[in-house]
Amino acid sequence: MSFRLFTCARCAREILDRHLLKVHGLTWHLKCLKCSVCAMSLGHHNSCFIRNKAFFCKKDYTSANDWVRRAGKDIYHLACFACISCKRQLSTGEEFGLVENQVLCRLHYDIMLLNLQRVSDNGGVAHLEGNLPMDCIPKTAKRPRTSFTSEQLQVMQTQFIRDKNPDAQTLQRLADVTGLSRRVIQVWFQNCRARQKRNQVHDIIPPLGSCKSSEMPLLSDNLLFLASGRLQTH
Amino acid sequence: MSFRLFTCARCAREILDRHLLKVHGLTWHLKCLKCSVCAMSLGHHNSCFIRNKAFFCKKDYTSANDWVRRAGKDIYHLACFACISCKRQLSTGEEFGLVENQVLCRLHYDIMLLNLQRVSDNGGVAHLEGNLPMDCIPKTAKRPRTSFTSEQLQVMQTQFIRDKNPDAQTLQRLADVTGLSRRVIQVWFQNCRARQKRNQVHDIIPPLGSCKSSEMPLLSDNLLFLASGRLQTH
DNA sequence: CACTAATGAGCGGTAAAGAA
DNA sequence: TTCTTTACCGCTCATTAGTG
Repeated sequence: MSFRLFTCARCAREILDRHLLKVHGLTWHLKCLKCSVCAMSLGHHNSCFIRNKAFFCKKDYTSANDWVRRAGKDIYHLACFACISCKRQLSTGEEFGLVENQVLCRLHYDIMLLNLQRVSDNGGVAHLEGNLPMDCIPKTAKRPRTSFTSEQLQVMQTQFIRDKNPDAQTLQRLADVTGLSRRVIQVWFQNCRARQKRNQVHDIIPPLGSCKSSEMPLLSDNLLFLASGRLQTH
Repeated sequence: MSFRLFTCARCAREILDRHLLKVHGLTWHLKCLKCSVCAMSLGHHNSCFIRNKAFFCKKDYTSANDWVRRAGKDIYHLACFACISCKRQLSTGEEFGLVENQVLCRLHYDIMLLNLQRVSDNGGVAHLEGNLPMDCIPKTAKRPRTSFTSEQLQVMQTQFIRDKNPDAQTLQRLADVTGLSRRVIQVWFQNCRARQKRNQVHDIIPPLGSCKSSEMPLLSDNLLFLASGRLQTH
């Protein structure tokens, strides 16, 4: 006889409900899984929608296009809520900064602060007229390279085994589940296909390191170098 | 299920606010981030200005540019009042030197004087045109070395036992918890891995001096290289 | 001194950009 | 789409330099 103790992802207490609710890889009390907008319980409901790790009832999920975000006293269209530096649209829960009613992602907010610091270190406002913080914001910054969490990788890899070329719909679902943008997901699958193809070649031709000694009687310095994978260049 | 406990940089208590306020690499209660001049809350505000680790509202930041120090007949911005050699901002009451309206801390003022003396001993101004004292000021800024508190070490060591290669997220969490920068945490883990590896090698393979000849008859150079993972090139 | 934080070179892996 | 290239990130190793 085995006891499996399940704890709720929201309240962290043991689940003694008649039914065990499993959503998004986590277990929940029926009444703990709520729409993040209207707070209605989703546990007793037929559908549950996920976007960027937040849960929604159907109504609030579909009306999401009209969503706005509140930041300070101001309200932004969801689409307008993007970093003015790198133009990237920010996700729910993501950190942001506000400078004169302009939205900044965490990264470029920090960069702005650094620049601001540097300016003040170099003698303050003397050279700059008027709008100091704005001048410290890089104008068209590159989008930073995203790094995936292990959970996001898990989701994508699982899908990749099932289907290496997911259609647009599946792509969107993955984006919703992981909280990543559709484009990022798409690029990952492109790169993953390329990676697999590349590695297949290596599977056919065994790498040098795995050769058996009988096949390589001449143990030269070069082999040593290959084995260690590191050459020290003086 | 992971719990992320955030503590406020000002009152050191847990943050249960709806929004987590992150400024300058630290986390704050909304009401704990105040302007250091007028004490108004900045957490509910759109902008927050930083200078020398103090926080200001917009009004007080811009008027803070009026902060000055008087040295001789000249007036300096507070932020400008730093040693041009080591870049360190000088505190109230600290000794300083002035060379062509440039501020020097006591140490680098003395060094400059010494260099000046040496130049004049070696034949004077002949080779140097014009700005003699300035050329005697060392250009290089001193690199600041952080020293960790025992609590910060505690946190990092505890994590190291669990995971020697923490991912980006964990790194950030450690940075948040300790108040250190992400980079500093990363470097500590790199150094700690190297340290462990160094010590392990000594534990397993006794240092050359203590090898007994009977136990190690065939100690070739190649084996040594592979075993230690280190090639000394000269 | 020993110890260790920081720096820099070099490299593997891979997300992103661009061409075809 | 695929293929190529670029750029970035994290790592290791060797070295430098700050601290006690």
